[in-house]
Amino acid sequence: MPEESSPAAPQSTLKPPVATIGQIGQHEGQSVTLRGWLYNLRESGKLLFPIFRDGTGLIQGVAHVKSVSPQVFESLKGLTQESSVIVIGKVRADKRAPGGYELDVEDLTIVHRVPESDPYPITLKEHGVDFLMEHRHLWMRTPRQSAILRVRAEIMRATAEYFDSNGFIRTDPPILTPAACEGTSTLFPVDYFGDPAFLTQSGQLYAEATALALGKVYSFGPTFRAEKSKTRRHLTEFWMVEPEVAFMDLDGLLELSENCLSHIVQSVLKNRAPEMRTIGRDMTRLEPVKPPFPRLRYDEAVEMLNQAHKDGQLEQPFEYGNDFGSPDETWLSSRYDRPVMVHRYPANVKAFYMEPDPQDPRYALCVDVLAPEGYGEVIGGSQRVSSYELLSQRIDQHHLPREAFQWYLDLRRYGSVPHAGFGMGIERVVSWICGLDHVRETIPFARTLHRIYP
RNA sequence: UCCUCAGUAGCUCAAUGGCAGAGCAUUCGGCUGUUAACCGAAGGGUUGUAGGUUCGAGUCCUACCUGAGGAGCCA
Repeated sequence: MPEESSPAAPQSTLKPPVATIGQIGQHEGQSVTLRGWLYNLRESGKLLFPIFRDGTGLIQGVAHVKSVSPQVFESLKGLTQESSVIVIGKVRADKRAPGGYELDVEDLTIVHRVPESDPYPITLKEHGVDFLMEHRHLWMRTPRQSAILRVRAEIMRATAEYFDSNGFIRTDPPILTPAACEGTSTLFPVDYFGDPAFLTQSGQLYAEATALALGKVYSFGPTFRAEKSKTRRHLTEFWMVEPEVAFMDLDGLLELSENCLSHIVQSVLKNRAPEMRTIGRDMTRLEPVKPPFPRLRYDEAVEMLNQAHKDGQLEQPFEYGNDFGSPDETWLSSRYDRPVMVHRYPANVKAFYMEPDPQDPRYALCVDVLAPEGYGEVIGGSQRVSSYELLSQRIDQHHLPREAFQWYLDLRRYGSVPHAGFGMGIERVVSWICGLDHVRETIPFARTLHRIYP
């Protein structure tokens, strides 16, 4: 909370200023008011060590039976975990404290006391995934989880900052859509006043429209995919940022990808280092994430994979013409200290809207950006088909409902230009930057296959 | 959708086909520097559900439910 400056004359009931634990060092030697919760309490006879949290950090308080009033000592003694409190105390630097400071408790007001009959379910000990996900609304109070959410917020902020400061206009697409981008099997259907509609699985087609109106645009919002995927990389509801730029080609898109990603990573390193330490992330693994990123043609990547298989580093041989499997992506990305950009996949394994390479139309002008350390694809993008005839033909080939794509074809009827864009999955970026082993921890309330509570 | 594994106290886990156990949490007591504090005591169980085998099932068999890990697909 920001400090409230009160120009009014001090009253007789002057309270110490409200401070946050994250900024507690600014108040060394002073008395402050902290508003938060009891994270833990250690008792040692006449000495109490309450640990307070306020969402910005943790600080250990010290209360001796002789240093506080009997009322304060008694109400603190035996106070239950996660009871909410307003505590007044003097900030003191202490080498023994993990955060560098301790709070000598002077006064305590209990806002809400958690009853012993129904104690806080999440202890400081180990818990299983199911239990934690079932209590996600409480789990996020733990230091690690709240640090991850802070890093997520920084990633989203830095993402928007990158585009906003580079001439992009934010144009968010609709979430309720009439038709599929790529088939309907992975869409969540909704009833739209008696007509079928779907939750969006990508705002790309709409971003193409706004790009041809405004030049450089991006969208940033939730997308939904009813894929029955049970992996550490999948959510059914996830956030995606999708820039789309008129007159941009694949080379421009590669540069956009590496600049955007490195801006995000460097912003986190600069602004959220304490949180990254709380999470336990090795930040030296992220420092090299600066342009240029290595570029690899699909064919070159396939050669590397085949060689790796020969050398016994990969179990499965790679079949040319396929998309990369998970182990393939992991192996490829582990070769580099920064994301690797694999471009020009065979056109027939890629989406209908991707522009063929004029050098060799068997390839698509597309790119997958694979994050290091086995985190896999974080960005997928392409130059889009700009010819009306080709797009029309592709829509028929893919058996897509023509009527639904009339407006999309209009973009090629009236002043069509080369254009390109990508989609970046925020949760995968958060997962990679934080070094997590599952995307379910990257979003406040994860939606996964069969889990929609809480 | 497929493959593998798991389900026992509020939580994390033990228990050769033979008395249902520990740590944490909770309650009570002790402790003036504790760092997931520690020490002592107490309460706490329809072993996921439904069948079956057996003198006897937490344990073996069948089906189902739930969850986890992986595959495919994707960001």
